[in-house]
Amino acid sequence: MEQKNTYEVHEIEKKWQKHWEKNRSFVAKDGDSRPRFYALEMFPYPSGNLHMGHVRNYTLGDVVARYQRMNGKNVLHPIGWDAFGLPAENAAIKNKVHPEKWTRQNIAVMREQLKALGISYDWEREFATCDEAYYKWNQWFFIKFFEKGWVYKKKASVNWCPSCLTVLANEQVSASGQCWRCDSVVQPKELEQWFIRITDFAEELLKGHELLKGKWPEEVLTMQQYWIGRSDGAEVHFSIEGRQDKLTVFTTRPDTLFGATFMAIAPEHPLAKELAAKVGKSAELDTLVKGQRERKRQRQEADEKAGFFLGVNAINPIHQKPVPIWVADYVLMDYGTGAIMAVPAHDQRDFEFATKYKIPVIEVIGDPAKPVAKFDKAMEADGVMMNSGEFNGTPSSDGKRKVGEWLKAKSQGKPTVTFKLRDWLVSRQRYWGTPIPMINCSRCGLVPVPEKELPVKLPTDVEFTGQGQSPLALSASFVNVKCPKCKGQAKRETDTMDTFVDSSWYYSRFCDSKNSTAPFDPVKANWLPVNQYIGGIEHACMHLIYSRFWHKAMKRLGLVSCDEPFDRLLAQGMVTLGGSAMSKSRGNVVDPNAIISKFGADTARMFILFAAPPTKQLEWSDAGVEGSWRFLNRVWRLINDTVAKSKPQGTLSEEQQKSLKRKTHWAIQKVTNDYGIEIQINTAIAAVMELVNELYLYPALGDATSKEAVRAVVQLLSPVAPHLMEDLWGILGEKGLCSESSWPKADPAWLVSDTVEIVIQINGKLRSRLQMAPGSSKDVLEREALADEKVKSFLAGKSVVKAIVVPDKLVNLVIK
RNA sequence: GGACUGGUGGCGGAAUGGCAUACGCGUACGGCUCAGGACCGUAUUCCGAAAGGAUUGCGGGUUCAAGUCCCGCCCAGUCCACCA
Repeated sequence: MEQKNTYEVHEIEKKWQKHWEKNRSFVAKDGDSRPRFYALEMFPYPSGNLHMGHVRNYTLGDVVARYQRMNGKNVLHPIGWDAFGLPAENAAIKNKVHPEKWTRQNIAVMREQLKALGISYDWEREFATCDEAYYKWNQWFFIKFFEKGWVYKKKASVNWCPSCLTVLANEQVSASGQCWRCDSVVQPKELEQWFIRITDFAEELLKGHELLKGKWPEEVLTMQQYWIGRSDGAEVHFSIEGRQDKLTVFTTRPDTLFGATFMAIAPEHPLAKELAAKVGKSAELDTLVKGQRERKRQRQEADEKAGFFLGVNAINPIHQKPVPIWVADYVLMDYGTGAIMAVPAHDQRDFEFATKYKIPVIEVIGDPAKPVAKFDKAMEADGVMMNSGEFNGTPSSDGKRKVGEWLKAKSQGKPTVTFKLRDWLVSRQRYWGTPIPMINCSRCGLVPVPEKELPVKLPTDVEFTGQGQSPLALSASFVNVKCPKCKGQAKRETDTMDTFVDSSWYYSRFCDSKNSTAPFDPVKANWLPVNQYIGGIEHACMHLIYSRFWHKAMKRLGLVSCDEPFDRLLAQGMVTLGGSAMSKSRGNVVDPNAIISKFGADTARMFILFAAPPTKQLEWSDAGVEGSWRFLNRVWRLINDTVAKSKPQGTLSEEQQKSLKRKTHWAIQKVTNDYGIEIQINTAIAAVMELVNELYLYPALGDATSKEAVRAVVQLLSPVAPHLMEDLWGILGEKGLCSESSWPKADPAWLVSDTVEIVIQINGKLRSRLQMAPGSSKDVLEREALADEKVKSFLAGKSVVKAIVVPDKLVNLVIK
């Protein structure tokens, strides 16, 4: 009979998956005395199928979870579904399937795929954000935020398709500004929208970075810092000739106030509209507004700046001289005050505008002894104030502060701080999301739905035509309600919430996912913060800022006690094929199912962990997958051979035993560090490979040293290839589950060796090596080095100028 | 235009300022085989017969010693993009 040389992968994987489930091996236990560990991966959008990016994400998280479990931690490793969103609604319009049906079907498929991968989830805590039991709490939070004044309503611009008569999400507008369905040119339209006052938390979000330094990738913190965009400067009030109101600007350079030669206001500024009408240039203004929006939407490179004089002067408070007010298309309405004082000498954008329209340039920062004759570009660096009256001679850095103080003293402005972060627009004119739990009453205004009436459920009598405003508005039974305050006829809010709301607090729901009286029990939330969070870098700004904000809001509400939701963050790299991200449109997708059915989950997991460091881009390679498959079989044969030779077949020499022992403990040490501290799974696997290679060198397996080594191999690989290792654990005759066994400990005695190799360098170049006892003194090392034959030959006719000796490492002889 | 990350053999990648190229893929050779694209082993950065020399995108610098630190440049990827 032919001996099999590959293992029965599918049989083994199924067997252990069933066993773990029956045994409830991965269920997190509340009220357990062991130290807690919360491992979390960003939950998936149920798009239909798992892709390789998911496999990488969830496998990485699983190694962390399984490793911590074997280290005696009570591990929470949950999974759920980020289930609301546009694709479900698009599918509904195209295929006449209800979004919920489409979503639930996808979840069912993907759940099975995750189970087939053997990810050690606590499935008992699973939920989808489209569950009424979950989105009820989105609504509850919304109302709490409303009561706190963190939620408000104001007009904002949306994408409007004039042919479909519907609001479009940004993703539904093509790069050239056309509707995804009818190709009509999309127009901006002003609608009442809901906002969350995240800007109130800007300072706190920035401050939180202190806690995250060293635990989050520097890259992500930098991106967030830029996104939040704190600028220190001053507000300056300019009076306007012939008017009572003032024009307030924000500047980071109050020290240049004397050099403001014109005011520039945003085309969308209310004053621009009024003044443009007076000078008969409303049409020109409209062109500026449209051009600006167009560029913003298409992320176009800024071309030549444009604008015009609005016919009125402002008065510079610092010297009372008139300054013309212009409208300019490079000024943004939604940053600062929507108006600037333009200082062409010291700001490049102002300079370009001034040059084009022949506006004077006055140098106010520089060297008074050597004034610039003619500017060919703005001088933006700091310097000394000049042409600035009483402030002449003041360095800019002091000037910024002093002018701010002067303005404050004269009530003409004050030092102030501005952020780039905007309030979060959370309303969507969509069906498949959480209904906003508010009621519009003509007498009482905006009234929250009473808590006992939550959740406001999504209506089911809605047709998905893709037309009209919000699909919810099509349900009469949904819209028409009684006002909770005055009991009069009122109308329900028909917008739904941005799906980023769902993902902003889901991690805390996992602490208590079945709670029906609160989003979660604050006591059970002692799992927080998430110890290790893992996900794609693409969420560096949006999701990771929103959830940090939400967490801080929950803290203010007394629901959580820690400051940050995620203690350590790992931003995993993309999975690519042919150098670019896998995508259907590129046709370079590798289906995880195909890999699993050919080689099994363990091979798929191992390859994806081994092929690249977790944070780097991973290039898919079929040959590499086979390499992982071969390695696992190599381990399988090794263990079977060891067991077959349960009676020692000869013995290892003392040297071999020592060497194997050292390799074993070195590998334990290396893997422990790589799983638990660095999360460098690729090098951990390489270390186990080295140990396996050494085991293959020795013919006589079955002795105690070999058994210890083999046992370590199985445990060290268990987080990576859990199914096979579980099976081999049994074959080794071990009791219980490998996934529940105690992580092996490296014995420090075996981490040092009898001799160390000392590298001998001459002028920094490697010339020889010595075997020495560890801890040999510098003198001994130097003497031995000089006595070395090879060294002598290099020394002939030269003299040693200097000798650098690094104990247990090297001797470097500098010769002349 | 700006910010960030990276650039190491034929390929994926290793390397607390101290032996560059661990581990894997591929390739070659040998063993085992009826056979093998299975398995076991050996070799494998480049030049050179060897001694030896060169080598971590390019150019400089610091250091006894640089892939690693500093300065300038080139290239690739990601994100942001008129933020006063």
